[in-house]
Amino acid sequence: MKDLHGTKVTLEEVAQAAGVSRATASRVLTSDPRVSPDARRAVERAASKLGYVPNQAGRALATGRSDAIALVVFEPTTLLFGDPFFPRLIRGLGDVLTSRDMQLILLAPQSAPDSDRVERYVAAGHVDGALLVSLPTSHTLPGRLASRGIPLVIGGRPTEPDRFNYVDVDNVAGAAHAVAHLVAGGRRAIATVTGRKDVPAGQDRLRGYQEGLKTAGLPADDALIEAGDFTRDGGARAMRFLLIKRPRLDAVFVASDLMAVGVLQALAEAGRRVPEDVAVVGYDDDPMAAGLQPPLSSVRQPIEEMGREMARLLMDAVHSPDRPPRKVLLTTRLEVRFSSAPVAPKLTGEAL
Amino acid sequence: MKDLHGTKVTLEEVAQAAGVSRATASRVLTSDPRVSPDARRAVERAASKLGYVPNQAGRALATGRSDAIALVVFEPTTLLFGDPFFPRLIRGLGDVLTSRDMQLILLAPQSAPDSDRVERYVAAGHVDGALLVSLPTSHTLPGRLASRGIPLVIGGRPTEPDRFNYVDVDNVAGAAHAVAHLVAGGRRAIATVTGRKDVPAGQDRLRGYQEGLKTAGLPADDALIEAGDFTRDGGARAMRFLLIKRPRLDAVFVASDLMAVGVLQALAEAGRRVPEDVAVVGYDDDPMAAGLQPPLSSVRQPIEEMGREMARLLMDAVHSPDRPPRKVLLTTRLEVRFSSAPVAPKLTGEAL
DNA sequence: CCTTCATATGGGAGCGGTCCCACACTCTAG
DNA sequence: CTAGAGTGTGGGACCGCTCCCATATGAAGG
Repeated sequence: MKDLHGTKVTLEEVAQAAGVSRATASRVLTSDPRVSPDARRAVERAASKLGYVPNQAGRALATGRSDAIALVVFEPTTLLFGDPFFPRLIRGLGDVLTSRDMQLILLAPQSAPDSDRVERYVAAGHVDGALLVSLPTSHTLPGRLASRGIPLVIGGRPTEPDRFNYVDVDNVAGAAHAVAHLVAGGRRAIATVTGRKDVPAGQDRLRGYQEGLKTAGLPADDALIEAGDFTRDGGARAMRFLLIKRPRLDAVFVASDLMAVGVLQALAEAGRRVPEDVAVVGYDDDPMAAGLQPPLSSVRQPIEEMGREMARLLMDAVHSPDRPPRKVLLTTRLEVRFSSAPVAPKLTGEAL
Repeated sequence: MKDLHGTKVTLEEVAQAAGVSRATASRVLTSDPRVSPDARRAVERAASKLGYVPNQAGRALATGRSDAIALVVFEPTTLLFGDPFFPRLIRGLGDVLTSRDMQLILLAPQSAPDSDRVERYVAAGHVDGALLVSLPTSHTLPGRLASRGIPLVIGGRPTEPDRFNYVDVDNVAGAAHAVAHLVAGGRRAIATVTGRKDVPAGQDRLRGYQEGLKTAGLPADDALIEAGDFTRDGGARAMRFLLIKRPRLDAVFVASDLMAVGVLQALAEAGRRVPEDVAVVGYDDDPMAAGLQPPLSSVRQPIEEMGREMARLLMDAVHSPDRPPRKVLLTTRLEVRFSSAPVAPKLTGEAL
């Protein structure tokens, strides 16, 4: 009803209106128990009547905290917004943060100067800590922030795992599991479209692929490995190369579902049927995976859980800055769909 | 080289190290001209040696500004991240903001309490102003923020156009243009899949569709109008309804490209050829539009330009708070591709 | 009835900047 | 040689809040 056009209301005015001192008013607003019910009521009434909102700068200056954390994403804006990974991660973060009344601030440095800007932003005390995701290998930002004493949690395996808090999914096991599944389905010439090689997740999924082949006793063949870049078009391009180099491949493990879309498209163009001629397994279990033609088998990562763990770790780091770095490793689950159905049993087979 | 583990460096210390007063050091850091070259050099050396970063809270408290603005997006997180609109908008905003050393803070309220939280956040002085986009009709947030004297710019047409700064694209003209193009291609039974009716853009595109029909002298037919929700699946669903209600339609104007993907899918399922049987025109000119089968004609909005204009308007509003509200209207362009090719000329036609 | 203790409250010192104002000093002009 | 203007600098108030510390008040205990 009564709003006070533009005039910023201060705690002083609220205290005056409530007939108490600034200190008492402050206690009410910070939920300090040592206030009489009368005073509390009076302050609350005055605050809501005046439309009082505590000034962030004043509070931050006095407390040394900002009640906000940064999510720093090293990803071109277009990819950031294209990738379903982020909404899921943010949802997980939100689960933990909103309950503690913490703000999440998204920063997406696009260049080296941007990266410096992030450092200044964080060092200026805008936030109490930072979450770093899709960090390029051996980026210096974590080290620089750490040396300023900023609480940090990294998403994915950092270059120096012992120095930082981090949360990762077991990408190696996830990829190996996918390969084992393809082998179990009777596939023998299993190719892979990798992710970006400068991202640990990309490296680990490739390693898992290789380990999976080894476990199955299948030979390694570099011509069955083609680099992608986590984009749809990159996936299509890689698949076309693979088909030229190894026309007789019968399965592909793709390091992301987005790339798998491109892969399916390239296979369709080449007249290969999925899964009859070529089985495909993706990674991420994107919501669209089940809706593709054919429905795409995919390695599901517990991304929301990852967000929750990252937020928890950071909260701990903010509150006890001297605790040694911790790590959390989460496991994946393979969602089996039609794109990786087993090869039809040879009619010469034994059973049946 | 020398970093100072965790210790926050203050201006006082920099001044001391440079052998000047805090006031002089402050002048150097705020690029005040009234400093001797000697003092300037000394302060700059000291600051970089100590790794000094000005404390945001202190500065904000003293200046009353935060050098940040909020982009408030009323959109479920999943949509926000799926929609190519936002990276483009953000790029446009960035063009203007980075040159003025302003931070962009993304807020995506998902619920009514979230919306209150945004109000508090902005009112607390975290940001100097706010950009509001995809605001549901008659949402109260703009009014509430305005009554607190917060500089505001709205993306899209607000409910009370005279009260706020806003930037909009001429959705009516864009949609009418698309319809005119379909008419020129020989189509007569032109349907539409609308956007969300609670968003001005959705309303305006529908109105443009209706005006387009009227201009062409074609009858209005409510059965040719089906509501979508700006999602792919919503588009597919709407198209299926249209095909049941009006099997003989020969063109569809779809209020977004994402929905158009669903529309194309539904048409393919129904065995309709595009553009032979049904012409399709989308809206947004999503990067993927050209890559669809068939390549999709689409109304292109100058989204980056919209971002730039919004940022400029807000900067002006921040610096001169008493200026009356301004509006900027941007025009669209129709990208013609194969999905709306003209009907084959009847062989009984006159020419050739 | 006077201490002792718990509890509610106010005074006031910072937090780290900015910026107004006064001051010293140099330079020019009368 | 001195008044006046111009220039660089330091002192210190202030921004709005939190929180330590001292004080007032009332209840409990000897």
